Amino acid sequence: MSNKKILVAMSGGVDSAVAALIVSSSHKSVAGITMKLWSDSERFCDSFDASPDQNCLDAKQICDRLSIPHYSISLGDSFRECVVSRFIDEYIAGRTPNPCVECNKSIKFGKLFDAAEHYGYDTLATGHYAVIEKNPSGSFSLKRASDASKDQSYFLWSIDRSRLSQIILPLGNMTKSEIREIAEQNGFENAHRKDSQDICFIPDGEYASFIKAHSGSDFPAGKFIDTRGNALGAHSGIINYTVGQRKGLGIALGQPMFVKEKNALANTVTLSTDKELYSDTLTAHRLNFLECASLSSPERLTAKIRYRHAPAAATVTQIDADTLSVKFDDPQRAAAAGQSLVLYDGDTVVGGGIIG
RNA sequence: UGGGAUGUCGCCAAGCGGUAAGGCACCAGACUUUGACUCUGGCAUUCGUCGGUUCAAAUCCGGCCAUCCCAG
Repeated sequence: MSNKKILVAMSGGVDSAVAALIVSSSHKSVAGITMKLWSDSERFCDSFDASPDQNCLDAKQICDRLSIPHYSISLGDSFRECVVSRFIDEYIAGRTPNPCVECNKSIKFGKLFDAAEHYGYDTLATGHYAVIEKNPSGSFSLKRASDASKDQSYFLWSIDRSRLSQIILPLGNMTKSEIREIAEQNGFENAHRKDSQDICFIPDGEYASFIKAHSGSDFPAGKFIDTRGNALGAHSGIINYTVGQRKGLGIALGQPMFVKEKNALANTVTLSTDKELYSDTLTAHRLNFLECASLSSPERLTAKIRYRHAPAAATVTQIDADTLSVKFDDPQRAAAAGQSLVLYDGDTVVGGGIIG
């Protein structure tokens, strides 16, 4: 039994519930905490908050079963500012944000972590499928989950390097079916709940409607153009499209067409064939490294440009403190501005940036 | 108003007497802790229209309608 004080971030779902179970079986001082992201204020409270939501209640039930305390924390202001507003602004600018990356950086491993420390917990555990390993040198590395199909290390590249030593990811070497089995054996109500998907703050997946409703902006129709600038038809507003998209264009040109580019200023959407979507170079900004402070010389690494992307071999060069240049061995399809570039050295996450 | 051409699914388009290909688009499902991609399935009892020939017509014949081009 370890004497560390551990706070487990619990969403109410099966993964974080099993994470709490595992941690509580090997550590003496463990508590669960559930974030409330649509609250008006920001505060730390116990589970008997005046208006607990279903996620809180589910997490509380698990904690009771494990005989550990449960807390909730309201982080609505931060969530709106760091995740939701940013998401909206990026789309308005014609980019394609990844809110989960932002949330991990600013909320889960940001504000939540700050609160954990403030209340005397030195370690935060979550139900992410990824591995944090201590190296012989004493440093810590973030690595891919052993179950490649569930690996979530992609979403974690932006967390603060100095905090790796204070994070526990108990599910990194387990499979989803093992998790469900454990949940069932322990009588967890949520053992068979369907995996979450879509953006958590847009449960119906209608992100364009969400942006319209929350930005108060109007997104007028404009032109679809080809790569030479010829008009092809009318689009229904620039936020309805994202780079690489095929479905929903509503325009029949004899062959499948895809969004190659969005120009927010001109309000145009450039369409091209699939072939024209490929490029072997890109640049990234807002860098963060987990294995080093910076890349001193060009490195041979693999890189992912979206969550479901097989890491591709590339030569990566850091141009300045805020800029990374990537040259892939083979052209990659539809790199979208705003998405995360994540660099891997084998199974280890070296760092990443936002594609620009 | 003469002369020519064409009318097959939302778009493009095979078919040329034997009982409606295909592509794009669209819809549904699968996949998925971001946006996408992808995959699977669905999608014209009907061929501008009316009538004729034929065992059988989108395919042949005639009238009408529509569109386009040329001429005036």
